[in-house]
Amino acid sequence: MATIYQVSELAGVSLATVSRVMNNNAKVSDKTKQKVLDAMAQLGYQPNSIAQSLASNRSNSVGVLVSELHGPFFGDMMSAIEETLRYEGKHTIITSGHSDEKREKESIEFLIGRKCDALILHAEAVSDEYLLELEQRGIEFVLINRYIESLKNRCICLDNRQGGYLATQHLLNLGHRQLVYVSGPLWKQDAQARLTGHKQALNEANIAFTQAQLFEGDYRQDSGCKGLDYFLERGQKFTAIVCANDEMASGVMSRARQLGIVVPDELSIVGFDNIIYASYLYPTLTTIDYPIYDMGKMAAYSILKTVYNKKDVQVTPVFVPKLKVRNSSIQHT
Amino acid sequence: MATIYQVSELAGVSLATVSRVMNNNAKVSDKTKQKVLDAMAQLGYQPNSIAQSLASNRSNSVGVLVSELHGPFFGDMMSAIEETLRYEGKHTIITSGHSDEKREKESIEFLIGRKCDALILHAEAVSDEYLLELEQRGIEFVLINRYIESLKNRCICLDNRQGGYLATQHLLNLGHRQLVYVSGPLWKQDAQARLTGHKQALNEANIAFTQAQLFEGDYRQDSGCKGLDYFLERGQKFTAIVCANDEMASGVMSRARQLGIVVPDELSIVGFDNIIYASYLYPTLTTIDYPIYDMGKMAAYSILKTVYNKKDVQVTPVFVPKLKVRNSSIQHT
DNA sequence: GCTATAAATGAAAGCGCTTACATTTTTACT
DNA sequence: AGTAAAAATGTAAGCGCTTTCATTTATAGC
Repeated sequence: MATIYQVSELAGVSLATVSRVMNNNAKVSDKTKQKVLDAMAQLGYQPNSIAQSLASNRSNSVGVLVSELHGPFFGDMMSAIEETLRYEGKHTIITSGHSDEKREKESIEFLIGRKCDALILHAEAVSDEYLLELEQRGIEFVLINRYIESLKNRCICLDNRQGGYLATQHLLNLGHRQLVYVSGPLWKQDAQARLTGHKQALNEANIAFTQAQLFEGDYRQDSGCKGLDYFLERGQKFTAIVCANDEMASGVMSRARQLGIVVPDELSIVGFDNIIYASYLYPTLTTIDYPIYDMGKMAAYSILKTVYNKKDVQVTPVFVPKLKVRNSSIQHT
Repeated sequence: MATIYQVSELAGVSLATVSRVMNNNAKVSDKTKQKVLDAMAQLGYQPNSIAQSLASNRSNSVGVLVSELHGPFFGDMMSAIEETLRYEGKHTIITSGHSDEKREKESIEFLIGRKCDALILHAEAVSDEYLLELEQRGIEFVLINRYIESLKNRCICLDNRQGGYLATQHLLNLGHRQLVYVSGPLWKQDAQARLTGHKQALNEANIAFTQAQLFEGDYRQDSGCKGLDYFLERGQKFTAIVCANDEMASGVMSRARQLGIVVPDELSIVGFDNIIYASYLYPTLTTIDYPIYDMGKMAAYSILKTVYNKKDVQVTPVFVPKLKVRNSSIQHT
């Protein structure tokens, strides 16, 4: 692999000049520039970005932490970020934390060690203190789907509470009075907030919420199935079921079908996230739109603005959840 | 951020010794080792992996190229690879090529520039010659879902032709005689192979295949919808439809429902890939199992074996597609 | 206790770049 | 043409680590 040294030799200039034309951050006469470019082309020169990073303490790459590398939610988030950054010539390094504190930390430290210029974190398990410490250390980062008051200018958030509220309100408006709720893992901030919204809507309608109406799932399809079974086994009466995400909702739907329960006639279902599959399910799923793609984009923009000094971008950190009514929920008769 | 120099100073030893205990690749007396470890802990030392890479020409990271960062197929592939490698202390850097030659090349060169120890490529658009050239350059890599004869020991493949054959054979066995086919983009090797398998099965059953029975989609849901419309508009008669992947199959299914066509009673559908959603669709989708998760794992194992000298792994590069019969296909009466 | 050998440690030269500073060349003006 | 300032280029010192080779220290055998 050709190095900058060989280029400089072939072009008959110094290392510094070659470096200058590469980064084009200083004036080089057109003539020498051409000589250098020719030499590069001739040698098939590719700068060694590791060496560049070490020398410049800059990597032109931003690190991303997601919980999982699969699934529609994170898929869209990663796509949005990568597209936006690549368009500006920045690279994306992705790691996963599996919602586990140790692994999230490891991943973050790895990204820092890789000299990422900034991080975009979907950090669920790591403590607020750790994130504050990151700020102390001077690490540039942005948080997706996590709100910390003292870090609020770094948070790209959706109002999950409001989303939970909307979902439940929708069912109440349809006349449902007996609801059950399949939540996400309650140690997660978003799962808590969504549940809080649910309770709030119930409360405003003067409907009591008891522990018996709650099943704590894990955001995966299978726990939707389990949740439905759980309520059924216990003889819980309900005409509608609110799920804290679409994947669990699709699990509920699929299990209901196995059991001969007709959706939405006998059971209304509402999800959360509006993942791509929500509109391909049968019946199509009523859900809360989580604009994760746009939020990913926004996170990237925010980095471009603060770290890479791109001026002409507008950063709006607050996103509003919207109800998306489809066919899985109908009037209770 | 503490550097190795400060550690060596605090521990009262040389740089070399600190490096030795970090990599523990040379004997260091227990006493000094402890001094160094203490110093590291005290300073919260984290090695700068950029510097490590530059010095050692090794990065302990492997680069992955996928077509898209979203979607169930690539999600599973990335997860499998990352999990396997992380378990061995290796890191994963992921890039996407969007099935575009220029972007695939860019991504590959980026990964090489980042001094990845090896690459795992789902390269669709790049030429065979380019891949051969990579080998010439001494780049370590493995190909997923692409077969090149002279690189066969680097290919982790599924027999797509055989998969296409099985899908169609299944429908023929069910008595269907009028089939149509929604293919993937035909410039892609896998789309071609699947179609070839389809034709072969038809041929063995003495059924002619005409251009009118083919719609070229793009592997996305929406082109399933478009495909169904296409055949319908043209007045094509068919009792079953073979789709080159599950996403298009789910598009067909969803469009059929909109049009009041009952699946499977009036139309049998078979997909390909067996993505997670296939079993959550209604009706559940008959498909060909593509063990992408296992193939991802295998790709990672192969790298562990050849590049990181992990001995106790068995690499089986050939995977066999299997028919997964569910409810979207039934006997033709 | 003394030497021969092995084990542990240190010194220093890179890895391929960037960049502050020094030097040379060009340009503009009198 | 001669000078001062500006522009272009070169020199060389790092960035934080690994690794070869040299040196020192410990171990064992007599």
